[in-house]
Amino acid sequence: MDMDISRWILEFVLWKPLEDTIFNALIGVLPLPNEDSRLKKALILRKIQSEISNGSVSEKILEFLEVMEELYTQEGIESSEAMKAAYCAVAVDCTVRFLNNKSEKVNYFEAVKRIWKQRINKMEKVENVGVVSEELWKWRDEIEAALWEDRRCENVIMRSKSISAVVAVKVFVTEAKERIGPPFLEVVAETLRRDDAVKAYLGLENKEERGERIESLSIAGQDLTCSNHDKEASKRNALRRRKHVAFKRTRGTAPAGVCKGVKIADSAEPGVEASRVQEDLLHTPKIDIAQEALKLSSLELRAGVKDPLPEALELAEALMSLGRDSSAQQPAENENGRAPHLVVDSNGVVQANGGNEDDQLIGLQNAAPKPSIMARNSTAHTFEWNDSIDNLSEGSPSSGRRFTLPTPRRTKVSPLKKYGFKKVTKRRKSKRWSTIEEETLRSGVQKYGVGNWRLIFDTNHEIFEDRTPVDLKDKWRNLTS
DNA sequence: CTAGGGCTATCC
DNA sequence: GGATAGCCCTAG
Repeated sequence: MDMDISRWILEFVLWKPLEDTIFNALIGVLPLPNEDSRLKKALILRKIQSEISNGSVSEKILEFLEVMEELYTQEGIESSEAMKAAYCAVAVDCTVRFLNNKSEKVNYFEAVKRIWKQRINKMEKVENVGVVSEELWKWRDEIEAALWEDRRCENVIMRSKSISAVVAVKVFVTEAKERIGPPFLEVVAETLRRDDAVKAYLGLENKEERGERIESLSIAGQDLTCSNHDKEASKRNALRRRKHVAFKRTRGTAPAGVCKGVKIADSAEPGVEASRVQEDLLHTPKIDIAQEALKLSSLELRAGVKDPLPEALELAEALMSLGRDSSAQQPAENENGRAPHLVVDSNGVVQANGGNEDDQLIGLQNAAPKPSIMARNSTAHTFEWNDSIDNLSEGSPSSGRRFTLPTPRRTKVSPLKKYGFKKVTKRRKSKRWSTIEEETLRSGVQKYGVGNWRLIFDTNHEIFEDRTPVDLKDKWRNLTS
């Protein structure tokens, strides 16, 4: 299945009241893009929603919030107060719940260690972590103090009653969902609705057809019926889509339409046998139903989404014909007003192409069999471009509309003398070995033997501060020389 | 990751 | 300037 369609479907069903087991099965079988921050965020939010569905919060939410914060940071988005508040509230809730019962004091101790000492303290060393707040540090002090003083315990319990972790998380989820925006399929459906309204006003489309199309989209994933008309349309669109398959992302080297998971659409394509083997492994009634629904949703979507390519081609053609008329007046700019493409011709002359995609494509298609880039060119020499443009008269005469840039001069360089980048590593400041370090090294060698520098280093890393296992080896060489 | 050669800063 | 300690680089 096409990665984009898989992504759209997942994004669409994310917020549907689908059972987690079915949803997890979907995740398992659909090809997922490796880097899709939007989908990842939506997945995290769904996971968080699942976690709080029983009316309480869990420590897993802390992890989800941390991942969410990382995604925000990667995108340069600032974390919100709602996120900080949710993180703090969950951390407090997951700790203080053990204070209510005195017999659970051990569990409270463990929770403080796990959540506040390990998870939260490590964030103190990093600046601008989006889930931490002043409030969080205040709570940490209170919670740690409650470890030793009963009076502080009461205080912590009282204060924690004033906050509701579940509510805080819900507020965050709502806000985060708004940030992400509606699923792509819903946006498409809405756009189509609006488009149809305009067309209806202009009398460009008959009512019956419009009703059918809107219905087919609005029922995607719910209703399993599909008219013959839609099926035909879907086939046409599917064929058209394949024409510009180059714009689609694929995973690995699998042919189009084949994925590691279950193949859902386009069963006439190659690779069907391989996917069928896996399909057979995943036959449960629920998964079958979900697969069937997805198949139909996908087909209906293809039928409903208008392929922009024919219109774009028409527009391009119109622009090109206009451009041809006016090209005489604008020699340095191409028909579409875009900057000219720079191409290097067979003589090594850099030329500006008009940016005409057709010209380029024809050029490529008509070219003699393209040699492999790995094959050695017998006429090739080792040259480097000299960027200086001090000899402007050297440019070859313009031919037709082509705009010619001056020929770059070539300078012969020896292939043996490649320019190398010198590593700019700063040498560490020399630090004398202390007696304690030497003694630790000796005892380490005695215990683990010569050569196990990593092991010796790891078991005494607090003593060997600023050293490396190699330093230990060097020092031992020095001690024994 | 380790071993071993080589480089450099520091000490005398 | 030689000796040495500490550090770096790289092959295996």
